[in-house]
Amino acid sequence: MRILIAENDAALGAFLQQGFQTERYAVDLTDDGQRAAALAGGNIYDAAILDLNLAQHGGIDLLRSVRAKRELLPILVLANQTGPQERAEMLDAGADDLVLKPFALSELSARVRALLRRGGRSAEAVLCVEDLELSRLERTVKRAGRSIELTPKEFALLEYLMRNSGERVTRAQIVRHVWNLSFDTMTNVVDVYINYLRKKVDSSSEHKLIHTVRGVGYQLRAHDTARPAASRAVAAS
Amino acid sequence: MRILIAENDAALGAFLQQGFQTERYAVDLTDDGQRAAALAGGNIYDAAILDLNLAQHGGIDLLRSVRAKRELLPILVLANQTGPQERAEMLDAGADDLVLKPFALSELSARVRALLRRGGRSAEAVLCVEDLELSRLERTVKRAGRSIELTPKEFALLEYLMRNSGERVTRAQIVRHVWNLSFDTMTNVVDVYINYLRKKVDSSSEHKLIHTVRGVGYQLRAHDTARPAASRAVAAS
DNA sequence: GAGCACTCATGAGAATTCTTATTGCTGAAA
DNA sequence: TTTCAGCAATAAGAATTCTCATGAGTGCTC
Repeated sequence: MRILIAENDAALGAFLQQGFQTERYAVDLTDDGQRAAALAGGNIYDAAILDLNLAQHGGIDLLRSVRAKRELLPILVLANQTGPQERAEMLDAGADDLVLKPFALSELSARVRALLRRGGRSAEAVLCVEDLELSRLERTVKRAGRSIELTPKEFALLEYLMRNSGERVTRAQIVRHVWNLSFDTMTNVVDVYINYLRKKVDSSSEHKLIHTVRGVGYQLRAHDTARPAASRAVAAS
Repeated sequence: MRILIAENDAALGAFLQQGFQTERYAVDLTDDGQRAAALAGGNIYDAAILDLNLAQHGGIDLLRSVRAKRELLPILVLANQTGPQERAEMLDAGADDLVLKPFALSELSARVRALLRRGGRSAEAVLCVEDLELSRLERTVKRAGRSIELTPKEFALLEYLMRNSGERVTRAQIVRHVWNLSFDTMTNVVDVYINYLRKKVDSSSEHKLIHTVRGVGYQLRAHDTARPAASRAVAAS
């Protein structure tokens, strides 16, 4: 796997290069937008990480010109804190994912893996289940149009549930993906966070989306499609 | 790079295998101690990760028999929360590093990398600078024999400073290694944590170990060996 | 149906991390 | 020497995460 990194800050660039090399990627690093676009055209990369804040030929133009050369190349953009319309602009210009600074290397690397796995255009930037909407890029959540404030952990948990909506997920799976832990925590952290989410996401609405699957774990599901299960279903308050 | 993983819990085993495979390691997985020892003897591994809690031939005997076959193989042990004497026993039996459950995959992977880099016996299990002592395995810190309680972040920061004692480290370096962030946080978290550490580590002692390097960052150094620098040095209270 | 064991929900609070604002110090220029 | 700007130290408090204990619900057995 060969990836292209365009990064202006030399220290950060070296940091990224080293980080990805330890994960056994071949990494090419440049701090020049022209060169980045030229390299990308060479057709040898499996993905590109572009910091749009370059001295030479940076910004959204860089993104556009790289995208123009390789229609299907997975592109991940690094950006500073930006407004919603800027983010939208980047997606329009062809970014597949967006990571805001400051970021953890492990997160960036996970995002790159995800991009490589599904190869290109994400289409998963916004997750929807019924009237619940989660935008990973803008880091916002809305229920029936009303926006909801979530803490980082809550957000990660909801994202995981939505990404697996309709599926039952065990506490162990949740701990692994959301907490990045290898093991069941002897405590009930997961339950507690589910409780937090329910208060913020489900309490205001008739349709409960977060369901408990007794003896197994939890499930986020629209209406009562899958598994009507027992008789009481939605009924009862 | 080929690593051997001995793990009883099938789900955890698969999780580890997948995790390390995404980092491009060749991974062999077994849940049988006999087999693990036999495989290790085969001389093809660069490192081993052993969960001592196996059904077949597990425990400290497994560790001993793997170590007997390969004197220099880097071995990392996974264990449940244990008492200090058990940990010491594991080190005696030949473990190079010890990771307690539950752990983050990223941490385990970082530890494996570190082991591979320095190839085998750690010797870095305990860090010492003057009368300050930090034991990574027991996760304890002592100053002049008196033990000090640190939070996880404080511990990680002190470990980083001690590992680079005598060197000046910038805030950016600290943020990268201790926070695993790619970027300067616009805030002064580092300063704040240095302050916490000073209170816990330096306040009770005459010899200050944590020094500020103005315009650069910080430095942990014994007495006043390196860089006597300005005239006021230690003087003044 | 009553009792029981088990699982999950919830409340409360502690520990930790992080942010912000203010104060203090240092070194350089006037 | 005085003044000033920039950097660092500190205090205070807010936000988040996590733990623990208790209470409620569920399904099983008798």
